Amino acid sequence: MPELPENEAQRRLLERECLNRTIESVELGDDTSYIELPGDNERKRLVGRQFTETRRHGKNVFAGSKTGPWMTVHLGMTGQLIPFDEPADPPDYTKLLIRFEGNRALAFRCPRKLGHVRVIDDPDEYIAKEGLGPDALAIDRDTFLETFGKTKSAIKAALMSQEKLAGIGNLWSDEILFETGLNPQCRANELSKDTLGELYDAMQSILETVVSKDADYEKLPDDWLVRGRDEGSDCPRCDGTIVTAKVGGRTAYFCDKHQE
DNA sequence: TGGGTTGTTCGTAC
DNA sequence: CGTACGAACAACCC
Repeated sequence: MPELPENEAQRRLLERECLNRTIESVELGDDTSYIELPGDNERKRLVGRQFTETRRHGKNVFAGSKTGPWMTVHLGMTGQLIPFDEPADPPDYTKLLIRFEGNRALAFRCPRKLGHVRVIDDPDEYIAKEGLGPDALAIDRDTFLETFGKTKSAIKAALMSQEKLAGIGNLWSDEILFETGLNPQCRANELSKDTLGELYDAMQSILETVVSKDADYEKLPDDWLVRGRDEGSDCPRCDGTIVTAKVGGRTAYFCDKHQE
């Protein structure tokens, strides 16, 4: 589920389904060893309150109110927020269950336990403390050019670095570089200002498009990498082949021809 | 069976 | 300091 567009879709879901309802209980699910979830006292802080607004910064979703407290959710690799109406059972792998007035409930599902939920006082303070860079859809062009013009790491690793830019991960960094025709291994500071500008434009347009489709990949054009991101398959843009390489600790998928 | 995964963190090294 | 790498975390999928 987990990069900027997927998290934005989750934020919208919370906005639609879970706002302005008094929280009656916040309970832990089954098998909560290892995963970080709010403790007894933190969960109690939410009871009796309402979420009246939501926010998102990079891959972090927030729900809270002017006076706080706030809940912040990180989905990890396989986390999901699932609103539902009781008495239906919560989904498998529910790690946290919030019950609202009426019969509305919200499950935080996290099979691989790589996500977390925290209760915090203030999102801005939290974002600063976590050292997150500007959100990838909010960063302005000049800041982007400045940051990337002086980083020596591989461009893909730089795009995925949450301290530089919050919200891009393995999947969408591949798509952005595919669109721009850049090799994921090239050094960020060796790119011209014009090329970095093209990269910025591709990033904005790709993220906006995926957000506009609520991160439903079926609705994306057939010539996007994400639609056929398999090693050895034909490039949908040229007569190249999709190949892989390890970059920034992750597997990069790219075209061996139009991305050099 | 072994290897891979839309994520992060930590130790280590240069 | 900035950067790079492997391992770890956990469970599922092929």
